[in-house]
Amino acid sequence: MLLPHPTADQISLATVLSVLGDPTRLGIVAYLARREGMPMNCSQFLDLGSKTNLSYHLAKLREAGITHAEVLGTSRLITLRRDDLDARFPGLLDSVIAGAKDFPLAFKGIEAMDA
Amino acid sequence: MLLPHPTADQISLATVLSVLGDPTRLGIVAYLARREGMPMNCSQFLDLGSKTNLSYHLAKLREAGITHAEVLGTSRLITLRRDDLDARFPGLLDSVIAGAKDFPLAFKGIEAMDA
DNA sequence: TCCTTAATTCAAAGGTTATTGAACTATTGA
DNA sequence: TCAATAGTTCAATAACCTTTGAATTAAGGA
Repeated sequence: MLLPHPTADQISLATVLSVLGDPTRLGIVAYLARREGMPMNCSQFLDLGSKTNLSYHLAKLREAGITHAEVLGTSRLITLRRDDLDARFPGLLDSVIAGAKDFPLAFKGIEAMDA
Repeated sequence: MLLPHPTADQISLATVLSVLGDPTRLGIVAYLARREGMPMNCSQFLDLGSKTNLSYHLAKLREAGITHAEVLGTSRLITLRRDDLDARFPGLLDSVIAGAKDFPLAFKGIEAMDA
């Protein structure tokens, strides 16, 4: 089974920026970046919100072309679409990830502990 | 007379991204980037919207820390806060500007004409 | 002083977004 | 088959965003 994703050239800058402009979604992207290569599933983000709410935010990220989600059994393997984003908007993802390195802790008011 | 601006360290990534995630505001930023150094005033953006609407979007950009506005007589001199943004989120503004080079024409459905 | 220009403020309308809990689907394993 | 697990969908709500026109402020020039 496969979920709808925009093609690389359908990814729009305004949409990417507004979808990234949310603390929960920046938290998800920060997690994904930290574990780049290892796909994550919805449940691994549960400290960022309820299951229902994560489903909503993960759909936004996928529809904007920021993440890719593949269905595997009862879970989805979620990865960053780094190649497509880098091709489309060079440098953007790197600068966002660098600026979001304190997420998801930062937006919950918890101090980051890693240097 | 001076308008309220956040200090550099008050500029938040989520806010910057969500404020930039709007076609009118990307258009304003693209104009400012193209004429970097030369301050612009509100009326120079009139092809992006009505005066009232621009006032609203320019206030959003200023409150997010993306632009600086200085009152000079009856106009405001609007500039990009490039140094503050580069210090806070290195590379972000450059990649956004590069991706927005077809704005403000793109979002009105007009093809860009410059190579 | 009077008029014009530049821009903001206000209130209203309409649209979009985020969050919730309950109900649902689909897959896996016992 | 039955129950547990992983996620989605739905409807409702509250909050927020965008756009508009009319009214307002404030400065500059005749």
